[in-house]
Amino acid sequence: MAPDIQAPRGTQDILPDEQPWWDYVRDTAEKLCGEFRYTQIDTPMFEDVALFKRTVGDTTDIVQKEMYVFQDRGDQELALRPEGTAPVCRAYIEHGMHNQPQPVRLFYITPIFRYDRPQAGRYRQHHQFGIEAIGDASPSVDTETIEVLWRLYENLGLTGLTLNLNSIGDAECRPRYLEALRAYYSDKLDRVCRDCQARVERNPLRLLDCKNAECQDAVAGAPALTDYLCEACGDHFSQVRGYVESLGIPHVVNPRLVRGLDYYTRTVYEVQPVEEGGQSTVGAGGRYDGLIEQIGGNPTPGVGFATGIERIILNMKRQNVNLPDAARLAVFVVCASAAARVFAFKLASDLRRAGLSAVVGDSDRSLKAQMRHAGSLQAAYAAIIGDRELEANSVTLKRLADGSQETVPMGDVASRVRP
RNA sequence: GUGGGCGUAGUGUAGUUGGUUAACACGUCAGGUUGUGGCCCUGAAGAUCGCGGGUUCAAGUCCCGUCGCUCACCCCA
Repeated sequence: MAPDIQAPRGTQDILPDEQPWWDYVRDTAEKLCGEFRYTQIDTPMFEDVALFKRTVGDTTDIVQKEMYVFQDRGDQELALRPEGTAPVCRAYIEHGMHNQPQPVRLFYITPIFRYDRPQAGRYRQHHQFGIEAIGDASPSVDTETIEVLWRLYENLGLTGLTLNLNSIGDAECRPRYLEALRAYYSDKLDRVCRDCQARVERNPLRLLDCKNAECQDAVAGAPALTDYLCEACGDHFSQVRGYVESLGIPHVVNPRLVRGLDYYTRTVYEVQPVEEGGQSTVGAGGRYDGLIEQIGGNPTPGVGFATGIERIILNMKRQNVNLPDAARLAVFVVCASAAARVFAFKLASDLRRAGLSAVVGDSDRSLKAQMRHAGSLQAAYAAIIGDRELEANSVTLKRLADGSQETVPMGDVASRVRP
């Protein structure tokens, strides 16, 4: 029955049955980060609103209508973290990480909050695994982050993914491009959708990935960003492509690829699964060479990605990816009499100290009921202790898989059970 | 923010053109004689049919509102 108070809209309980998926994704990500020497950082769940307004962008949807903003009792304007990069950069500055060998390689796994309308693969609270390499402008670092992302999916067993790659230029060449784009659209305003009419002023790059049918003609003829890159950006981009190529990571250059956060410069990328559809992007990232400066640090380059764990799991399930076998319960201790209870607890305690999992049955329940319980918990062994066993200081040890059983001294259970 | 579908026990479903004690499966619990699981059999608990209002002699079944879920747009991981 639905309780009076339910989980807030767009949030969900991750129940024990689901946890193996989460463990698997987290473990895989952490192990991979170890290979690349990315180390974990945790930042607060909420930050000064200004952090996101300045970096993500005042005119972006994320800031304008999707942030959970609140005032605390000291009238501080705070926001629940709507993305992971800006807080990490804030921490980089705050803790003087520029004094460490550059780039500083960091990763995080954290909840993200956005006041969106929930939908398949979209939640108000979701979780992202992300990495940031801060302090190195080299295209090889862009590639490194792409490799981590690609390897993550590979290690998880996901297939059929497409890596889209693009460069959106920098502060030098992008304004020139935007100007050209606006000029191009200026005489076509009556032929594009309302959203696009607004985008021309507010967020012109977004014009490029409008999916509206009426806008496709305009999009098709629009000037390509890659034609407007300055020499440095063009160079950078072709090197990134070369490295990605040499790693054998399949990719397509998609000049329409644009990101919804303002801080990106140069390289941007996005990974799409085979299934087409709205909320399909499973991971995305790019370079953000101006971000740190925007929040008061010395000019410092950076690059990174974030990938949505819910969407990863969604795709793993669609593709029938198998999870490693869960560790099963080693021993279920059955109390066949009330007097056995204290010995059952002692046995279970000893087993646990020996590194084996153990659960004790309820001596008020019948032996049969306890055996059933052992079966439904999929225990490897049932250890039965009753009056007979107590007399001999032994237990009846039954292997549930084949029903075989033997009498063993109380102290020998652990060694018998251990595989 | 916009539009479509849906909302019945823990879970998944059935409930004929509105008409008496809301059904089934799985799950849970208890039994199937004397200390033993998985199959099988029996039984029990568990739903004021999301919530609020309305129409009607009568509503799980019709209408309105509301909340939630879901799908698409938008946006994004």
